[in-house]
Formats: sequence, structure tokens, C-alpha cells
Amino acid sequence: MSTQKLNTEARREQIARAALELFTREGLEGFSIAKLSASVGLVPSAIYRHFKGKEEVLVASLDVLRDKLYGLVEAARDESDDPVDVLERLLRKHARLIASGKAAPHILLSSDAARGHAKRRAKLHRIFVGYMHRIEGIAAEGQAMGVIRKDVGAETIALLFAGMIQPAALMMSAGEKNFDLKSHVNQSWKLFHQAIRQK
Amino acid sequence: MSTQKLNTEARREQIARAALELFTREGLEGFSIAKLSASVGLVPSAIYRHFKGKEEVLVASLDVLRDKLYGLVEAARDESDDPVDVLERLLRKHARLIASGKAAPHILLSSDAARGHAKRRAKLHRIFVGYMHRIEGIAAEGQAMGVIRKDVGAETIALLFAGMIQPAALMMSAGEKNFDLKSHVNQSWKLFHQAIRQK
DNA sequence: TGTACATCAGTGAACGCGCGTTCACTGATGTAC
DNA sequence: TGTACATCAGTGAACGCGCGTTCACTGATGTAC
Repeated sequence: MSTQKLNTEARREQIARAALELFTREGLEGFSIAKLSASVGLVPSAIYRHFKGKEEVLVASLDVLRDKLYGLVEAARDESDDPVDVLERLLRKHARLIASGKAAPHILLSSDAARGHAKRRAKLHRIFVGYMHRIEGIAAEGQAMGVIRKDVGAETIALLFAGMIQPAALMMSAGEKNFDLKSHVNQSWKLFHQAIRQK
Repeated sequence: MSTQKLNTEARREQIARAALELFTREGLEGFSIAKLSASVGLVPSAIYRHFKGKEEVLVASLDVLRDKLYGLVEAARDESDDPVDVLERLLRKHARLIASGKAAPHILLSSDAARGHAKRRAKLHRIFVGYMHRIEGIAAEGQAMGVIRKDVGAETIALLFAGMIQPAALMMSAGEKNFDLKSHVNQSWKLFHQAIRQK
């Protein structure tokens, strides 16, 4: 194997991204240093040049996930001033990310991400809560502006928003071949939109 | 360890139930023959008196899950003739089962259940689809009776129904101490109900 | 009812395997002169 | 610009460990007489 050398900063980044992809695809159970190193064209022991161990790789992959995830929210907010519109854009960005298979935010909501070492769990929890707060924030703005109903908590709206995506994400990852993600998103949004709008 | 002997039929049942509980609590990653056997007061090798191997235990635990899950639907249907009411009852039964921690149907929707041997995957898939079809069936009845709106597919309604529960189930299993499941269910149902009802 | 025997659930030692990790090494890359 | 050297990313053999699984055994349970 004639692998080109990279400085450790670039490798760390590359490995963390590959780790997220592997974790997304195979879950915690199927995640191994052997598979990870192979996916970046290295030998298993080479990983230890850049990380202390498996756990540190997993933690680093969460940073990548966080950036992608919060990046979606920021991008959606940049594109519109109407909170309802922002939510719709965020939903569609989510769907696109899931479809790409590179990093499915739904692993945040999946139970196998919630187990494991305390530090990683805590980090994951922070990311999840931070994400939920951002959605809550959008919802609360909508309520303040009078475009989203006020008789249901912003937290509930955020959870239901997450709930729109997660079963769909599972259908995709379960390899449901004839599942039409796009049409599911369209219909879910229609339902969700009418459920939350101020009448 | 002075373990009382049981006939293999009774043990199989006991082991399968314990397996589901263990799987629900620890996921596929944390599921081991050692932990399983300990939870029923046996030595690891004793499991092999009743099952060919780990895989067969997992498959058997899915039978238990299926029975519990479909049992909820039947119970809900028995209690009411109004489809909307049936859905609400089903949601609350779900929540209760999740809260019990004995068998969380949400593992069906969790990604680590979706990986593994082909036969188990296929079985899980059948259970999931069967469950979704049952919910779809209830929704379709409601549409036919004119109590649920007809301009959104019954399949979408079923997925959104699942989406009400799953993020909540994660909050519970992530050990979100001050998460109020009951109030989440109440608020989610209010939203969902108003979203689907025929106006 | 009591004894002799067959059955079979449970035991514990032993195995092979895959995995995460360590470590002495190699040899390419970049720097000092 | 060219040579000598230090650095450090990548290698491959070896390890210890936990896990799923096997197997010869033990001894309690239930049955035949």
C-alpha cells in the first residue's frame, strides 16, 4: 500500500469525516478501526498516529456532525425571514442530507448513538439539545410574529419537527427501495404546516 | 449457583422476553450472551440448550416484540369504534410501554435494529411494515368515515404518528431526567389531532 | 409406595476469532547549512 | 542549489481481552416396574 503522507491536521479531519460516514452507515456495532482505516486507505495502527483511540475518533466525528447540523440551520435562516419558511427549508435540507448518506442527522435521534462512554454521550446530548433549541427558537419567533399558533409549546413543535424526519430516515436506511422520500416530505410538511400555523 | 430447572418451552419464553428487555436497554452493541444468561440466572452455555445461537435468540425476541406491539393495536381497537379515538388510545399505550422500559417499540424505528443478519432484518422489516399498515388501516377507516381528512395519504399519517413517539422515546432512553413524557404526549396529540381531522 | 433408570437442563473449562491497541521499524518530507 | 539530518506519518507483527460457541460432565426430575 503506497499511501501518500498527510500532515496530522489534514488526516484528523479526513478520518473524522470518514468516521461519521461509517457510523452513519454501519452504526456503533459495525464501526471498527479496521473498517475506518481501510476507508481512508490506511492500515489500522496508523489511526493511532492521529487519535488516542477509538473513543476519541468517535468524539471527533461528533464535531463534524455538529457542524453539518448547525450549518443547516444557519443556512435555512439565511435564506428567509419567515420562521415558517425557515422550518420548511430546514426540513428539505435535512432530507437532502439523509438522502446523501454522508451524515444522517437522524443518528442523533437513534438509540445506538445514545449509548457508550459518558463523555461521548454528554457531547451527543449537548448537540441534540442545541439543535432542538435552535428549532424551538425558530418556532418561538414564529409565535411572536403571529404566524405560528401559541397554544402549543415551542418544544412540542420542535419534537414533532424531528418526528417528521426520523421515521423517514429509517425507511431510507432500512433500504426500503420504493420509499419516496420527496413525496413523504411534501405530504408531511403539508400536515405539519397546517397543524402549527396560526389561524 | 443453584438454579432451578425449567422445561425448555418455559425457558425459551423466559429467555426471549429477557432478550427483548436487554436489547431495548442496551442495544445491539451491548447485547451479549453473558449478560442475557446472567439476567435469567443461568450460565452462558446454558442458553445453547434452548437456542442454536445468539442470532436465534434475537429472532425469538422479535416475536415477543411483535406480539406486544400488535397487541397494543388490537387493544386500542377493542376500546373504541372511532378511528381518531383509537389512534389516541394507541399513542397513550405506546407511551406507557416506553415508560415501562420493558419493551420499547421504538427500537423498531431505531437504526441499530435495522442492521444485522439478513433473516432478522427481514423479520424486523415485516413487523415494522405490518405495524405501519395497521395504523394506515385505522387512518383509512377514519377517512372513509369522514372524520380524518382525505387530502393526505394514510401512509403519511402513519409515519407522522410514529414520529410523534420516536423522539420522545429517545429523550426517555437518553435519560433526559426532567422530560415530561405525559405532557409531551398530550401536546403532540393535540397538534396531530388538529392536523389530521376533517374540517 | 419404593427402587432403578433414562432424560435432559444446567455447568464450567476450553476453543478460536476479531477487535482495539502497542511498539520497534521504515522511509518520505521538509529544514538547516 | 546540493547535501546531511531530524521529524514524523505510515507499517506490520504481536499482544491481551471479551465474546460466541463447543463439549464432556453432573445431577435433578420424571417415569417404568
